[in-house]
Amino acid sequence: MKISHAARQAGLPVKTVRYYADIGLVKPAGRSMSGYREYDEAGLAKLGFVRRAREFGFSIEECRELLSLYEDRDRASSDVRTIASAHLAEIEEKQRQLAALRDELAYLVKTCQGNDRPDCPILDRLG
Amino acid sequence: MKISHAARQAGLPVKTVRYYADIGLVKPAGRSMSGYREYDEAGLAKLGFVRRAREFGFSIEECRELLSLYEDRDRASSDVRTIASAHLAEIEEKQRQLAALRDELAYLVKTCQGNDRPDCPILDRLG
DNA sequence: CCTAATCTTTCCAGCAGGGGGAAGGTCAAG
DNA sequence: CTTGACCTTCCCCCTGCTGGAAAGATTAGG
Repeated sequence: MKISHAARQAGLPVKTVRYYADIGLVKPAGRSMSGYREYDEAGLAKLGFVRRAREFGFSIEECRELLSLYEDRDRASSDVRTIASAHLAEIEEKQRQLAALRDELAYLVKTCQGNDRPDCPILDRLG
Repeated sequence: MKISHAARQAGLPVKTVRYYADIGLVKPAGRSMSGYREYDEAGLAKLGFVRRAREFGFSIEECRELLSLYEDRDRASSDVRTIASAHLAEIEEKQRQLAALRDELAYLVKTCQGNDRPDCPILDRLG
């Protein structure tokens, strides 16, 4: 299977699949005689796996770890859970920051009358 | 006032202040005879303004717009409100995505027993 | 006055996570 | 045989900085 087919099946741009090959995240099964990357079913599954993990916000390095656990039929589920829990904690921290930010900004937007007068609590708050 | 003093006062790294000067966001008032950047009180205020706006998650380009409004004593508060509202909408969209992500990931982590057996709903979900 | 430490400058390189596009090789259909 | 759709490598671009090297400026101490 050539790269565009694999990319389409996995739901990823061709550029991204090539990038994942370059950084050694998901390597093609081999190369054709003319140098084309060749993907098999296993590679396809890994590409899809990475796409979904990325959609979950896992970083490339986290994907690398998850992928090695995914391929290791003898791994313990606690290893996976550790990575996922850490990521979950990061997400929740980000949520807290975002919520605080939103509240403060929403207050400013609400307070600002948004008319043609120069008085503006938003700028007052920033300046 | 030389760059390290201005940076310290504004609460920014020197590198960042230099970067802001390079991209024309906050230019120094002038240069000393030996080529050192010189900042005055107005520049200091702008650096602090940008730092706070960045903490609010405004992009550099948004900061550029806010800064020009900040300097324009005749601007309408609605102009500022427009930028801030757009940014607020972005934040809220990000919050929704993050919440959905968190819920799904939290469910998986909760479901995963995290023992030494290979069964793992997290990997099942990704693979 | 000399020296060493601490500024400052410029430029170069790089991080994540790719995107865009050029220059050139390949392959199947008509 | 030609056309068009692939594929390859290559390098630059993005955001928002951060680090480092090399070289000049200033300042404190002896």
